[in-house]
Formats: sequence, structure tokens, C-alpha cells
Amino acid sequence: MKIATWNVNSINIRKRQLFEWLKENKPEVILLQETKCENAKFPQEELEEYGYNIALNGQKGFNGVAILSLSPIDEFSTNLPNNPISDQARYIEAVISIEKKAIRVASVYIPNGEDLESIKFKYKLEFLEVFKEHCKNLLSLEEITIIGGDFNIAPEIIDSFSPDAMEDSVLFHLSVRKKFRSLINMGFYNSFRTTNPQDQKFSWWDYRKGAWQRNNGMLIDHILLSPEAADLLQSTEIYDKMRGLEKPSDHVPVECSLAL
DNA sequence: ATGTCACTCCTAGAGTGA
Repeated sequence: MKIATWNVNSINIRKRQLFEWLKENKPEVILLQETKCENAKFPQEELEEYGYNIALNGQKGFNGVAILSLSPIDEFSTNLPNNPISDQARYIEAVISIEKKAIRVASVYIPNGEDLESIKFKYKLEFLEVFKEHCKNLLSLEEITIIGGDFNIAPEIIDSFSPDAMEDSVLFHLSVRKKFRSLINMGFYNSFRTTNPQDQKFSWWDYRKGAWQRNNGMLIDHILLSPEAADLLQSTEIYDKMRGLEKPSDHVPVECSLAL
């Protein structure tokens, strides 16, 4: 079973690419971020033609997350308890029954933070704190739980094209890397790093400064697995070539395969 | 060169968010 996460940076701009990618790769579940689309305007019927069931948490203009699943979605929720920026559509979770097993999945879009002095960076740290509390509760359920999304954090040195240049970046500042580490220390497995301990692969390249051409990327999109899910982990994939397509998202899909 | 892209709104291009 393949499950993927992708920050599409506008579902309406990227939907042709998404359809092509789904047709080719047929993931069981795909978690989307930055759909930038209110629910009523989401291209739902077109996606249903590809066999996907859909759960949405959208808003007009920015943010927006979604879960697409080939198997029926039993229930879903957009509630992240104590979220300090709950007017922003950044979280959705669902329970999906696949081959008689209940799988819990979540799609998260962690705030970028703008810069270290910004109020938005303060919100990023606060969001991470309540997200961590929620993840702790999910872990205690001892289920097969898969949390994917745009974390806007490059957790380790290897995940950044230039650790020195990025030291004061909101994506790589020690304060957010520590938050990510505490998620891992709680008991989650970062799927790509579990299967590829040494490989440098990126999932995001800034549209600016010729970042793609210079390979100035970072690995900020991740799929975290509960121990019950990590036991089933077979392989992972990052579709970095998609950054070279015409009209690309600045992020590429990150995927893992589980033996269900 | 902070060099791009996608969004918003009093449809034209400035302001915003990343």
C-alpha cells in the first residue's frame, strides 16, 4: 500500500499534474497541503472519477489540506485541540478501512513562520506544541497511524543544502528542529530517514534565487509512522524529478510503502 | 539581484504569503 504526501501549491493550478501522477502511481492514500481552495470549489467530481474518496479542510486563497483515499473514509475530523490559529485550514485526519484494518491518517500543513522575529514564527512554535500533544494522544491509541505533510522543518543537517546558510532560516532554526526531534523521541518514525539513513534527498526548492537549478533544496515534507505502522514499512520514494516539470509545485510528492 | 509563483481585489497591478 502506497501512501503519499504532496504540497501542491494550489489544487486548481496543479490538478492536471495530480491526475497524471495518480494515474501512474495509484497511491492508496494521498495527503495534500496548500490546496488554496474552498471546499465548494475543490475539483471533487474529477478526482472521484479516478476512484478517490475525499475529505477536505479548505479555505479561500491560502492554506487548505485534504485526504484522498481509494478505500472509503469511515470518519474524519479537522479539529486540532488548542490550535492557536484555528481559523487557518492546516489539519485533517481520517480513519480508513483497508483490507479490514483501520488505518488512521492525517495531513498537516505546519506554518512556515516567515522569519524568526515574526509573530508568525511564534505561532509556528505554538502550533508545533499543540500538534505534538495531539500526536501523543494518537500514539496512545496504539493504532496504525500515518501523519504526513509539509512540516516546514528540515530536521537534520543532511536535510538542508547548506546548514550554515540556513542556520537562521525558519525552516532550519534549532528551535523547530528540536520540536521535530521531540516528535520522533515520542515514538514516531520518519519514514524516509528510516529506510534511507544516509541519503540526501530534498522535497522542496524555493521558486526564487534559481534554487532548483542550483539544487538548493531542503527536505521539509515528511511522513511519520506510529510503531504499529513502522513495523509494516517497506520502502520510501521522493519524486524529485517532478520539480523539473513545466509549471511545477515548489514541493514534490514524498511516499512510503507499507505491507498491509 | 529577494532572481518566482499563486493568491486577493472595485480586472490592473499592487499587496500578501510562501
